Amino acid sequence: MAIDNAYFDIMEGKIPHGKTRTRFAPSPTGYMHVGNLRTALYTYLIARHDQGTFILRIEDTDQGRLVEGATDVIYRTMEECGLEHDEGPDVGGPVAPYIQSERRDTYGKYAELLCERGHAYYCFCEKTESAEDTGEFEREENPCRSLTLDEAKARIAAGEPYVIRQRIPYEGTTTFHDASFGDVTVENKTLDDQVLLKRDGMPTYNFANVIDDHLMGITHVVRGSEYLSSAPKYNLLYEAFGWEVPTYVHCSPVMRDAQHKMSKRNGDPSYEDLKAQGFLTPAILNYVALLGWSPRGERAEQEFFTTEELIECFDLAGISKSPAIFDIEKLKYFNANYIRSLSAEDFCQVAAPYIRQSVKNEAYDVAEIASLLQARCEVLTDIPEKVDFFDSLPEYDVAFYTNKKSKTDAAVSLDMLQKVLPKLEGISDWTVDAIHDTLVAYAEELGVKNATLMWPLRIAAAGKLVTPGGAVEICHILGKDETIRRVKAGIAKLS
RNA sequence: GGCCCGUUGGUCAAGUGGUUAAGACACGGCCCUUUCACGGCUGUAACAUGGGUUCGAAUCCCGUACGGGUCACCA
Repeated sequence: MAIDNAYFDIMEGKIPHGKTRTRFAPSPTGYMHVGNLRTALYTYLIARHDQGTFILRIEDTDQGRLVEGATDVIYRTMEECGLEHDEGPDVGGPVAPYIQSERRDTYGKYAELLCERGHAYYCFCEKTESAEDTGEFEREENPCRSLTLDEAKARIAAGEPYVIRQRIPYEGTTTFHDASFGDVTVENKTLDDQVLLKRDGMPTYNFANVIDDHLMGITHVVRGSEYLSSAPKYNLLYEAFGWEVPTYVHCSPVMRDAQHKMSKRNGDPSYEDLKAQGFLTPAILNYVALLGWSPRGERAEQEFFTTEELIECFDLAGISKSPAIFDIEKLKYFNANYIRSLSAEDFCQVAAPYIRQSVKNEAYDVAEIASLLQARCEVLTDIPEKVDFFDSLPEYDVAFYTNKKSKTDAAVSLDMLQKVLPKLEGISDWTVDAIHDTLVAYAEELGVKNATLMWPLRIAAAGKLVTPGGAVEICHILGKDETIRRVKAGIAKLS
């Protein structure tokens, strides 16, 4: 059976030449962790920066690890983040299919071609289960390595199960180039004859990647640095096929602390978890972009980026080689900024559900409450706890009335509340301005600091030491009747 | 353990042979102020380590330490 290389180059003519094509190739584990999201972002940015093509490919060659509905998490996350792919399982494309399990027939042919050419061999050895039990036999000792093609084919014909292994040279060194790590050279003798095609006919990750990346015309391979050590074997594979090696971009991991990667197992947040914790998508994206990449030149000072700006200035040179620790505090800073930069209407829209979690009373204006909150929350989930006093006045300590800076204590507060009550009752037009002007004028009339009057009133109205907004704003939202009721309650409490 | 990679303040980081070693987060102080925020100003704090090379090293070379990755029919 003569195998013609041209026969395999089926992608010829299907995709444009010389155009950047990148791919995000997750395994469907049902969980999009922060590192994954960052890889997806960088991959997307590289493609868009070059007006290239961004592809989504699902790597599900491990049949034992399939997770139901896992791809949905990927689609949903990518869509919410605006990382729109041009080709993929759901939208199709010129080099479909984009799910590896649907391409299984393709890989075998290429593995066989390699066997024909002597760069791989059929192996009938027993499976070595795990890293613990490495089997520890050296490549030289693997008897299958010296089998002739005919001998091997005879055994296959006899129904023996087999895998196909890459035949790595004993001698020499292999060098590969990475866009951020530079040239890395290893001695071939330190490489092992890795399995290309598994017993079940599925390719291993390492093999499927090379085949698919070539067939799909991928120009930039962005992935985690855990693949750095297997990269030399890729070069050998590309060489064996006579294919052009793509640009590798290995990214160091996003860490939870100095020694642990972020992981689901440790309970570290995924993209969806962060959303649930009240973080905004653009803030997450902005922060994640800067975790392991930083802009050069004039933009070196810039820290807030829209996706469009990232597309414009993202470059491989800015990618960091060392791992970065995920700092939730800094994410909060970004989030707080994004929250503040929202229009009042937009903020109200995202905040409303959180406000209504504790403010059930429809009489209280959500938009007005939202306006107080916008500069005061870092994450949306801060909200319910901040506005819980509107629906019902909490039990509070009289000691709240004592404050040094505003020169108040229980006695002063009682006096202030008693005096201000009729003034409040006298306000016919219950607007923020009217309340404000009345109170400020009254403080002046009494010859006290604004704070001396405002502090007790705010405590009486809210029953909390810390509130979003001052006495005026809170009284306005509560309405005249409720304000007066609460002031009276305060007087009673202090008497 | 072998091989590969990394190491600038607590954190993210700029820096590519000559800088008072940026900037941001966090933290402290001050101002503003009707609490808390917001905003403004300001302060503490770093080149892992030892040798070279050089007139001069955070930057180049070698060693050491520490950390990570990998050595699966997982990705």
